[in-house]
Amino acid sequence: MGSISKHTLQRLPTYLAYLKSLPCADNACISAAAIAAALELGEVQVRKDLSAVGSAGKPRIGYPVNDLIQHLEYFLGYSTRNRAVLVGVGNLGLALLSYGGFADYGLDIVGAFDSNPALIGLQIDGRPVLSMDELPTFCQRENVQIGILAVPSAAAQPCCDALIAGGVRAVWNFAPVHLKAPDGVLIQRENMASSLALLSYHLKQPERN
Amino acid sequence: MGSISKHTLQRLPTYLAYLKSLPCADNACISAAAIAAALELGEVQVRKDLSAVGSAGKPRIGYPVNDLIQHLEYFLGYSTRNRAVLVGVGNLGLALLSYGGFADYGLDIVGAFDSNPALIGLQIDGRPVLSMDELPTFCQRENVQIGILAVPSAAAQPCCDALIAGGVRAVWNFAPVHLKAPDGVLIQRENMASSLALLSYHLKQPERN
DNA sequence: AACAAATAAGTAAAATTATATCTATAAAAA
DNA sequence: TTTTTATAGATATAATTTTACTTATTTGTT
Repeated sequence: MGSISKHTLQRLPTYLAYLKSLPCADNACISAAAIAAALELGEVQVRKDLSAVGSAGKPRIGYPVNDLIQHLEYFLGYSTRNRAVLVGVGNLGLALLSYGGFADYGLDIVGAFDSNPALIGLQIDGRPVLSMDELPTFCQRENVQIGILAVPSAAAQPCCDALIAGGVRAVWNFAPVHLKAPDGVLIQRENMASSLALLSYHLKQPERN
Repeated sequence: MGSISKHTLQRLPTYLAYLKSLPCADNACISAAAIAAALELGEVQVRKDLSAVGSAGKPRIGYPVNDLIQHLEYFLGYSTRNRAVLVGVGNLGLALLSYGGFADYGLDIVGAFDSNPALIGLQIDGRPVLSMDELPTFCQRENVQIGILAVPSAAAQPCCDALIAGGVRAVWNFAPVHLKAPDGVLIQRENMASSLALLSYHLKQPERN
């Protein structure tokens, strides 16, 4: 097993969300075929993905829904808490701070940073907005593992460096730029521009899916 | 040529953003190797991607930066305007509405919709917030092609249906659910949960990239 | 109790995508 | 003008991912 495919990993949250949306009768079971139909995926792919997380279904029965949810949540690390800081309290940054849903995924935003003096000292939903100078120290002291970058493109790389200096091991980057980081630090880009490109390209096609 | 790889399509905006970040001396040229080094990609991959959009470089010279930018912008449809509506004026929806950067990508948000009566009638940066009832009519009248979904999971499918009823041909879905749509309608999911899964999984690994 | 039907799991094949190698071309230098 | 050198473009190889197929298991039915 060891290494799991990246695409599989990206599908797992979709399975989890679907399973959670089901009316939860205890001891209910669901077949791989049913999941596949609901999510418009291949039946075999679903089985393969689920077997990768260590779940096993029973023939003629399927997978016990509650077990599967627990398996997935454990595997995805939603049960273990990850501490994060947000850098860049602009439109997007504020929205990410205010959105409470990340807690369901094990993500706790414990602080925010901005270069704008007008924002520093504020509290947003209980999280302090601090000066950029304090970033590395704060991250080390608070044992922060994840940095969320919601700053303009030009500021992204320096902010990323500051996060890494603070010991952050994973960066979630909302800026449309490529960031360089040492090995062992994961840069995950939330690429809205790429999404838009796909939309825009689709609209230019006469008739396609 | 005909069909272009999805992964290629997703990389194109990255190239474009990088090229635009360059200090623009007129008639400046850049080699595929230089782009590859800056974005930490394979040199051959860059050439292959760029040739897919119809750009040709010259040996020992590379690609003319300005031409390349224009090519990419045209190919990605950033020069042709796409009219969009936003559904769901919550934290995220507001941030998307307030963020002005989408205009650079050819996306014009011309209206917003919400089920909350307290919001209806407001103007946000010049865009009206309307009732859900008016959605299909508005989309048809205003010739809207793109719908942006920033609603809770449970509301996503009905809202998506309403958008499609209004003639929308592409949906940008921020809700963590799979949406069903007829052929010819593109559903593009902005999958934050998947991104978080990758981050969380990485942090669980002892030492990996 | 035996059989049939349905399903999961494991294995193999196909398609897609990325990487490497090679060739030809064009500009710079001698 | 000739030679050298770096680069684009094309071709081929490799790796990854998806799909198809086969096998074995388990439950429900006769």
